[in-house]
Amino acid sequence: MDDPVDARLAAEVSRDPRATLAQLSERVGLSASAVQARLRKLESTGVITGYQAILDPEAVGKPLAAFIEITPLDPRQPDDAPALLEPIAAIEACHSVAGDAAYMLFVRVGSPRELEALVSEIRHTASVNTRTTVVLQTFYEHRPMLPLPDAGE
Amino acid sequence: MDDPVDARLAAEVSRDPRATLAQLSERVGLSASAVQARLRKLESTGVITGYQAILDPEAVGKPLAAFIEITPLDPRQPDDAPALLEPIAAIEACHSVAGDAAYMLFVRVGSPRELEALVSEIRHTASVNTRTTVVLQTFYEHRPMLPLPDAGE
DNA sequence: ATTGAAAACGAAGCCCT
DNA sequence: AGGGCTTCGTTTTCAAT
Repeated sequence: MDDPVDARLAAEVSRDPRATLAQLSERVGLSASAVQARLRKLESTGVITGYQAILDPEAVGKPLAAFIEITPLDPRQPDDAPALLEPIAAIEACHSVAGDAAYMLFVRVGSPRELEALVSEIRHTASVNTRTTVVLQTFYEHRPMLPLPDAGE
Repeated sequence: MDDPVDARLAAEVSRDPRATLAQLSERVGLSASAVQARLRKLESTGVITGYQAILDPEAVGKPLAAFIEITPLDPRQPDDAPALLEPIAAIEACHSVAGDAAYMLFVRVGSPRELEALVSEIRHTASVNTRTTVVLQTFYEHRPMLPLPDAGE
């Protein structure tokens, strides 16, 4: 994905995935058909991997978020923590990281009580120690990955 | 948002925001118009805060992600780090957290060299110390906030 | 570009509370 | 009455020629 028009298109669609082809065609300066073809290509080549509606965590009953770093109890054991934890729906993201811990999770729950239960579940499901950092306030998240090529005109 | 149909609708649309009203109407068991009305309401009441296409970080030139914890150098200074850092596009999320650090950022860049520059920019823009945890591999992220009410019937 | 199909939108009427 | 659902007709958007 090096074409500047593709980059622009990806930036536009990542901000507003429900825009019509006509709207996108205005913004990138191509015909709707051309935009459509490029979009399909971006999807099929895996540049666009999916679409998502962003929900207000409080409104859907998940006001509490936290980062949980996890470290295997026994470094000798085979380590498939990500796979073991994958069924737990409260886990929104799972990365392996460089640093003190082996993995970093991002989780959302409804209450401190639920967080306690979740941490406990993670510990005994994956045989790990945990270090939890509670989110007090989210200033912003889900910001677009690509900058909009500055809007001249 | 306590209505079970709204919950179902929010779950469906968060997974597949480009579904048509007709498709959604099948899944929630209402007419397309009713679905449309409820969707508009979910949007206007702020339950649905936006839509996003998910891009492959590698494909768009941001293969390197990291968590950056930041701590103000001088606890006495007024602390508006989130506002100061907001213009930096590489920062995808900014949370205040309980724990050693004051804030947790999630960032994406193209290279270690860029990460170095970013950390430096963050430090001197917000007058903070930083602790960077590099992401080695992402197993999953962007997982839906709401479980799909199990498909009975 | 054009055209047929499909989706979205808005209006009017119905049912249930 | 009021709110929400359905159905229907119109307009806009989509997708393939």
